[in-house]
Amino acid sequence: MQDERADHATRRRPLRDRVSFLTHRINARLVQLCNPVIAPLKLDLYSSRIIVALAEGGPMGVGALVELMALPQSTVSHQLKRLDADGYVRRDRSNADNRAVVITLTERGMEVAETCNRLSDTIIASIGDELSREELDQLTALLQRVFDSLPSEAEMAARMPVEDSAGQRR
Amino acid sequence: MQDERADHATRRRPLRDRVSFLTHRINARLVQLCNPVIAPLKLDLYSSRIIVALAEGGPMGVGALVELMALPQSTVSHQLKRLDADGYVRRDRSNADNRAVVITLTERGMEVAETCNRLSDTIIASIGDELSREELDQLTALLQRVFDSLPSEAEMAARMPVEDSAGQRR
DNA sequence: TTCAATATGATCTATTTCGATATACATAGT
DNA sequence: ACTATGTATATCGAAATAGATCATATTGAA
Repeated sequence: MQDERADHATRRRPLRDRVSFLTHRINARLVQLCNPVIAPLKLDLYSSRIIVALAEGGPMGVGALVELMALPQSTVSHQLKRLDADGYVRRDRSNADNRAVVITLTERGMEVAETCNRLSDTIIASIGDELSREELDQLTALLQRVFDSLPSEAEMAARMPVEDSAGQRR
Repeated sequence: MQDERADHATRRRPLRDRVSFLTHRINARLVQLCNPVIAPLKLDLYSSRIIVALAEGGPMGVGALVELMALPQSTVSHQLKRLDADGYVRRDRSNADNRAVVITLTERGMEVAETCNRLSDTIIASIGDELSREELDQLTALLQRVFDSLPSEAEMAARMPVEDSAGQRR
């Protein structure tokens, strides 16, 4: 009669100990740390990651970047427009499919990618002072599984019907 | 002569395997999943977490929330103003220190906190389908250590001098 | 007491975000 | 060919973010 709940339910954790909150906190801190550093290049964490992705994977379509970054399509589109205006990428219509746009790093973009990677290295080095190589690998694997486990938007809406102020289902 | 680098340096990981990127990705997906669900309540992930924090820890000052959320002070201030306008919190001058403001959940705020926690439960249940209890605990501990290992803004600026377009140190 | 230094939040403002919608092209069905 | 439907990206506009600044309160030193 002491614990009638199932499986994982070992009581609701305090906010500070929830994975979802911890990822938020780490991310928020990273924004505060990194954005000022790369602001002189007219970059932020979003755009710098897009640049790193392009440096790593070569030219790719907007859709691929949307999938990778897990951001709204309109946000990515804006970022790319700005990166284009600042001379870091080119945007060319694909000749295979004229709807699609292929994003390519410019020369300057590739240089900046190196700077962004050094920033990333700095952060990772800091983490590496605290975690062993094995722990880092473990963490990486766990985070990947967490990402993959997240429900789709459809599942989400089904599991969490919220009522508005008038008490109507939405 | 094959690996002259030190310690953790086992080559730069691809973006997808970096802890900092994974936390971004998880977070971005959570925003996309959760915000639509709580939008009818005029909440988002930030404000819902503030509410949960207040429900858990009782009334607290703005500074404490800034520290907890790791967000810019002005962002938190705006969120609280909105939460006040929407009737979820009260903001009272502390009588111990007249500069300080104490944030308290209203009755309605406490109700909504329950909804926010159920949303959180839904997410965690989803993760719990993939990770065992032990893995979850492990992950939580690792993430906490990651957060604590992040450099201060001063250390950051020192380690990452970036030059602007004119080649000047900043 | 006076005043400088510091602390706490609110506000101002430029920029960014993102849902909704539009555009532009592609493919399939008739 | 012509319309319908689908897919890829851009644009629009309302709202949110965050750096800079302001207003006020507290503390402490001379």
